[in-house]
Amino acid sequence: MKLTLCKQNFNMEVKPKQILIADDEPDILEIIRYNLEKEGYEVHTAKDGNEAIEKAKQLYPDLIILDIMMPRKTGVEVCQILRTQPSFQDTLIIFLTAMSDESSQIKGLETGADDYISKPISPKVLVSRVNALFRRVTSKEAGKTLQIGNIAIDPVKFLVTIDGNEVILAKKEFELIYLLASKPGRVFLRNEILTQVWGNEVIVGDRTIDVHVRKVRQKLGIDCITTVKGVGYKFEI
Amino acid sequence: MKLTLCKQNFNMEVKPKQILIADDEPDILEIIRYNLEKEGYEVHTAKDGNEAIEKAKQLYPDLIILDIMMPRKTGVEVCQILRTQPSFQDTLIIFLTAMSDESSQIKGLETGADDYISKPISPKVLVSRVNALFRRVTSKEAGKTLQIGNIAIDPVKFLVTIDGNEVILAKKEFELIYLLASKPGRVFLRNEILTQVWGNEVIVGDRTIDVHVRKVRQKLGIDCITTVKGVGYKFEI
DNA sequence: CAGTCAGTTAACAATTAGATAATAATACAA
DNA sequence: TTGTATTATTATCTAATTGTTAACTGACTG
Repeated sequence: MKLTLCKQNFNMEVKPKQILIADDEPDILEIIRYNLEKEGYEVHTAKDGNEAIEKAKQLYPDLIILDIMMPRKTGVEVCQILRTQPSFQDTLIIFLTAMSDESSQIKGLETGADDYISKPISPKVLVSRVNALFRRVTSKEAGKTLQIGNIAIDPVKFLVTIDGNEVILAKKEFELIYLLASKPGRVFLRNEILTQVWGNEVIVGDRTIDVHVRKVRQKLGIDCITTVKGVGYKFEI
Repeated sequence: MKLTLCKQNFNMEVKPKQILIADDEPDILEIIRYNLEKEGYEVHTAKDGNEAIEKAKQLYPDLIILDIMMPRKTGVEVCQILRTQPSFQDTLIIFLTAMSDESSQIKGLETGADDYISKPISPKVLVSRVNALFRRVTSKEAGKTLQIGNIAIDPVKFLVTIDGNEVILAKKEFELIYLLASKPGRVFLRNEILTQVWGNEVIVGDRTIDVHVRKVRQKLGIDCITTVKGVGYKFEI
């Protein structure tokens, strides 16, 4: 019997969730990395606060795990700084606290963290918390058909429908419109679009985004992507 | 392939905090500089009181660290002088006191300093104090929508709304109105606007601000930017 | 009445995105 | 495997927008 490996190209490729971990202890970094990679996540690391900020801006990860006690900016500081930016308003953030130091936990949650985990870290707890967090968010957001006005964007069927008329987009085109439409009105920086749609290791030229935007506009026929010169693009009906 | 690095310097990108240090001892200056730069701050220095004032007006740093005992105006004097100006009302100021000279400390805090550090300086203490100070402030400032009267300024959507009517501004125009509106009523000196919107290394002509102000006024239709002759501009409804 | 300062306007320069075509990469079917 | 169709990327060129400067004007001040 011949088994054909079925790569579902038609369905949106399930990209592994990107996680950025920042901790100054290499051991902890490795434990976390090992356990999360085993779960299928893509893990990046930073060894202090500044590197965390830098890598966050570069990667736009789905989740950031921050140790509170870190050199060159504490986790709380990193969180605050990132949260001031629109691009990181919805990024998940988990704090690692040294002990069950309540005051840090409280401060952390006030600062805008989504969860905290206290050291010493139990891999089981870590993984289940991370999964839970993604489940909470993913269940709401991802895989769902976006419906904005008369436009429906269905990532399961990989189909955009306008007033019932189906429009077929190529993969990149679809991913692009799906990203923009996921937060209508919100401006996505070109950088952000690049890492979200193209991935953070891919380097493509300046005009690549434009061309794709153009194709989407052309295929959809209606003007739902607005250019914000010098900044980025946004979805608007 | 030509890759143009796209610099998007609205609040989308995290600008490093600017710190100005004033002390007459070059060694101390260098120790502090070294430690703060390691933390990711951008450091400028002055070697006496007058230079401190001069550079402060030039750079509008986020934090100023002043040695109390300095030639050509003590730290306390510098602080007092700066505090009289609206532009430095919200600037963080830390004093360096020679010994745990209580009277200086008290005088310092009375004068309007936000913290003081006693010499000899422990790099650890210094850094943590500086971080703590920023932590206190940063959390308040987040990149949120400003709502003043019937005007909403939304950096996420990159949009100004007046009574529900959307007004589209160019990048610089938006940055300008966002700065002014961030503290309604407060006068921003032309210099200050320049460093905040254009950055302190960029040099532009005298009329550049006027022209931008004019365009904003024109586009908004209402008169919400008031000129304070010989001083600067302020946002007022 | 000279001097300063901002408002206005138009011209220009620089930046940025749109359009198009050509090429490269990939998928898919025969 | 090969050929074909589709999709993705790049290279140019162009159009448009945005940013800056310069020159002139009027208002206000001492």
